[in-house]
Amino acid sequence: MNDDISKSALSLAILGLLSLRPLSGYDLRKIFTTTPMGHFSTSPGAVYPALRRLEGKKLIRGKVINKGTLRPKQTFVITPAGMACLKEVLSQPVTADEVTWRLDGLMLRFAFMGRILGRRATIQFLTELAGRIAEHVRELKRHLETNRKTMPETAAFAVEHGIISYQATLQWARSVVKKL
Amino acid sequence: MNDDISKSALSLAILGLLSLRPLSGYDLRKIFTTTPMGHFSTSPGAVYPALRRLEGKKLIRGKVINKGTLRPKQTFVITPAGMACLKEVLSQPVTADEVTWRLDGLMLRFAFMGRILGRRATIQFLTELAGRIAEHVRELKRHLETNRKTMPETAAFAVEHGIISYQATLQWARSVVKKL
DNA sequence: AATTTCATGTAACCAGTTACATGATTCA
DNA sequence: TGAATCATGTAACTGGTTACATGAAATT
Repeated sequence: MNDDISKSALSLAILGLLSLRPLSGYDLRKIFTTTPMGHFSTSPGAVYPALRRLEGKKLIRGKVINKGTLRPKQTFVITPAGMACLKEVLSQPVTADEVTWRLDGLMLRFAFMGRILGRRATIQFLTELAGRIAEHVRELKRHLETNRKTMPETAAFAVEHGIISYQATLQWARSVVKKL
Repeated sequence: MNDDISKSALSLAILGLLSLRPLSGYDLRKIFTTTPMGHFSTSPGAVYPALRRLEGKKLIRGKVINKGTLRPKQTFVITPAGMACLKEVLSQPVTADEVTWRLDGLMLRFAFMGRILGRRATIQFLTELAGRIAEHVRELKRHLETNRKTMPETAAFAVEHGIISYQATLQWARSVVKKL
């Protein structure tokens, strides 16, 4: 049921935004182009088909407002099924895999989490995330130690960047837990 | 000439790795699965076609070693044209766009840079990068200030994550410049 | 009147994912 | 002998990119 959404960041972003308020395809594209809330496709060739897919799965519903007037506008609202699906996706545990390859996807989930899952679950998510990151940092350090000599200097620096970057995220996660 | 490579992180990763030493498709996949040096496709359905494409453009050349034996193995070596192409891609300036949406691509370029462009160009790259990041951080802060009230609390925290994460990268870039 | 912005789309293309297929070799 | 690993691939599908198209409304 949530297959597509958990795979495509774009679908999740759209569903998440629609959970806040109804929006048109144009509105969504504008958000993706003008806010940091997107790595997400700004192109109509991605957004409109994504809306169609979500609509096809009954996770969102299109509503033509100003019908009959010269400028009708199609806005989309999230359906109860869509809300349930979103909830389910946001509730997935944090996997080591996601920490390694799709941290931005985790951040996207986090961004929509507060309103939908509540404080407890959000804290739980961050705690899980922190644990996974700490693990990942250890792995990166181990990798660097054992391979430093065999790799180009700049490659080693790039790995170091990974380490400090994850450490910053770890600190962030802990500080947000405290604030919540 | 460098169109495809500058677009596809996978192609760049492959070309970069082959600039260090000859490798087979299997070797490449192993690197992508076992080292942090990949967000990059581990699937044969991506790696082998990518090798074909690079070969088609004469940027790499396949060499069958152990020919005639029961287990021939195909390794790929980078061609002079491939080396030139790689050099060109690595020499591209750092754009604001890349800092915003494709930081990992920039790190990939950096990882291969030392050996190929030399110390001066690498420092130049990092300096440029630092400037762009500082700019981007300012933008994020501005965005957060003006929109904090209209966005969910966790979304604001997510933006804060972006800020601290870029700041960490900025510090990293500066520290690496000093080390070089 | 001309330009920009609002608003929605399509079509061709391309790259990556998933899943499947094949067969040799090495190791337990 | 059977399992794991080495090694290379293909085919179907999917989703995103680029580029193009259309036309109304608002702005200058």
